[in-house]
Amino acid sequence: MRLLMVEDNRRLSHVLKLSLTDAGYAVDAAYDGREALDLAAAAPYDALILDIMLPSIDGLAVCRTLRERHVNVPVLMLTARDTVADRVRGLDSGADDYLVKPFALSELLARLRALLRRDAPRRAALLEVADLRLDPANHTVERDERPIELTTKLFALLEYFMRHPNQILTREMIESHLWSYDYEGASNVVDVYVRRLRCRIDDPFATKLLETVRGVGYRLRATRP
Amino acid sequence: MRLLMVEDNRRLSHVLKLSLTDAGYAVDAAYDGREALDLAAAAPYDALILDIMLPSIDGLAVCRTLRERHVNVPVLMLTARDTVADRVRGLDSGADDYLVKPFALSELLARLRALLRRDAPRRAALLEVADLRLDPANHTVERDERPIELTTKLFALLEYFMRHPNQILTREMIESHLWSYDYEGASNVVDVYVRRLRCRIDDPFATKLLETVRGVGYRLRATRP
DNA sequence: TGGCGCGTGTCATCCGCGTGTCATCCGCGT
DNA sequence: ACGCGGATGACACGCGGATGACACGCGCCA
Repeated sequence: MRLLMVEDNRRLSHVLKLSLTDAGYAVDAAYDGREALDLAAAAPYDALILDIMLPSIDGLAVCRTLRERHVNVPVLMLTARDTVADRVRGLDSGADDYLVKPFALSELLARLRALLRRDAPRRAALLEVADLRLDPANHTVERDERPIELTTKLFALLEYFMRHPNQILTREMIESHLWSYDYEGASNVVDVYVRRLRCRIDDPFATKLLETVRGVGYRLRATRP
Repeated sequence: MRLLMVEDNRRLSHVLKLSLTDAGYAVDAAYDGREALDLAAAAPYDALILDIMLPSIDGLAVCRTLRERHVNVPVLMLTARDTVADRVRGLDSGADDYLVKPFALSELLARLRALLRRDAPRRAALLEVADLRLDPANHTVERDERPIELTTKLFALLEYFMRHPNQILTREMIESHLWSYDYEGASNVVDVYVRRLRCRIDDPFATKLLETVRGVGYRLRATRP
């Protein structure tokens, strides 16, 4: 789940980002309204956390502008003020929920979950290849109904494979997709990670999905020949 | 090779165009996202060089839109920013590579070459001869709907035959095409590999496609005479 | 602050398959 | 029937990939 958090207080922003990341979200931080608009336009976020008091363009305006552009990502407003009028303005501007500072982190998380849950059916992001299922949102993987634990890197690797089933991915492609760009000389990181991935998704099962194409790369098979 | 370069900075655009033209590419320049989409839709380019920051529609959106329309021309993104999030966004939007400004021209050219090289097989058409099908991209071969496993060399050999159906290929031609060294004394590598290829694509089937032209070479028949 | 565990990446080693050579067999053409 | 070109099966070597161990860095907890 990708979140855009717009909060100009750096300390609060930092703390929140840590907590949200910890909760499994991919969090981008923006610090003023203009930045927020640019980011929100550029990338598809699953939700926005939007402070009202912001430099350049305030949160209400950001929200209105997004709605005018038919960007209907769920928006959770944060504000220090709490009068009826404030709430009305917030929600009228197009926000979906509204949270008053200071708030408990747990409440923020809960409201966020609610917001995302409501939005869930809109998005069909579950990846399925053969009897493998990967949910990028919940960061879960299972094969044949059995859950599989994966580290961040392994998860990313599997996701890459599952987004290109039956396609050969060369080491170079994988490396440039998951690792930094300036790969130099020979390293067998990819081999090692493929191996580790196999340990999790293939070794315990009869049919192997991840196959080696000697001299070329690797491939995730959707169907057995 | 036809390139579409989308960059709103006129000076940079001009310089780049000169250099790329100099490097042997046919370059069209666009200066904003809308123009880019229109041009990309109208003409088949071999690659796009796409700045992220653009007027009207930004590069990420351009890229996404193209992908949604199943235009899978290779895209090289240019950007002034460089965080992991930027990269992820760039690549998630469907870009194939990502270059951070300022960059060395030589690196741009190198990445471009890599992109075009990598993409070469992807866009190559599926080869079909008789009931044989060979997909250079996925490194797969099937005959009569039945998949066939081939090693690298055998694959290359079959591809060579399929690119020249009904044509006699002499041993010298095959040898100089698949083995770099020039035909020296006697070696029957070619014979051996043709044999191995037959094991896979002819032996299990009734009609034989790979035939020997005694004293001359071999030929892959598309149709029975 | 130091120890601990996990995730990540490197390295050295091991193993099997693909590759190319050779010896031999086969069969077509003369 | 003979000879040559090609077919075929066996074999050894080396590369590409698999594998296990290890070293580093970071967060966590005492």
